Amino acid sequence: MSNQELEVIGQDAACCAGLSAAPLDDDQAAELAKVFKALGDPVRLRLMSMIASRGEGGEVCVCELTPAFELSQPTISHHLKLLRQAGLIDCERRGTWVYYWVLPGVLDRLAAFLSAPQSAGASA
Amino acid sequence: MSNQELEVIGQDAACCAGLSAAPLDDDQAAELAKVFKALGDPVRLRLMSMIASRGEGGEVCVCELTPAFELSQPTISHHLKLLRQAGLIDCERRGTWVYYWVLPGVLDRLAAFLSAPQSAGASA
DNA sequence: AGGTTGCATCAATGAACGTCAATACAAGCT
DNA sequence: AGCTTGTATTGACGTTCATTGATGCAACCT
Repeated sequence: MSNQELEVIGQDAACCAGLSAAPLDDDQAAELAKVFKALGDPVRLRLMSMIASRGEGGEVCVCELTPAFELSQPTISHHLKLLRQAGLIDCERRGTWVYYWVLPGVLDRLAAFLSAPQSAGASA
Repeated sequence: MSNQELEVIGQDAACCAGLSAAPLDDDQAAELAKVFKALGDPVRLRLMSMIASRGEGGEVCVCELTPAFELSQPTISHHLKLLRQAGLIDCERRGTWVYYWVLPGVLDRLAAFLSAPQSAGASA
């Protein structure tokens, strides 16, 4: 259940020095844009927020997410899939229910990418 | 030239405590989503990066941006407009040329929103 | 005034997106 | 085996979006 994710904001490869450090090249921009696009929908942002509010290691059952929206269950499932494909969250089925959590570090890495120029020497 | 911008990540109102602090309500999510959606396109991300690379107070002429893409001039103009409407950048005409810059603090506020739970008392 | 350059707006088109009803799949229960 | 509940996938539909050529506007230069 944790396949087909992006590696842009990946653990190892820091992807790039930061938005303000130097102009992004085509590939970097394309990969990063997928992540921001995933966050560029009100429903997905709320889903992310609901999941992230559980903190590190926290999980949320889909059965808790769906009733928070006035949308059909397939629609919520679709948005969760997009967030997962963007490498922001992951999920696991336990019995009848499926639980989602925020991949550790993604939000921090995204934040770091946006803020300071973060010049060279980041791997140490 | 600085009208019709969003105030989500506004200077004063911190909008909300952060993505992970508490579940976003409908309005917060809708406003924030516009900003992320603006960044959710490869061309716009590169544009932002090119402009932000100039640093605080830095500017870029459109005539420097357009030739960096294999896109028509109206397309670039359109993307710049979207970034401006998202409250990320602003512009000014000086003579024949138009210069764009990143609105001060926006990226840092966006980053702060993404990362730590940032509980209350942020204005100091 | 006329011509030229830089940038924005308009109108049209094809692609991508959000949504849903219907359906399929997985797991527990009887 | 059947039924029921929770979740994902499929197919279709209307809307939004990215892109372009044509056009308009602003400023500089003879």
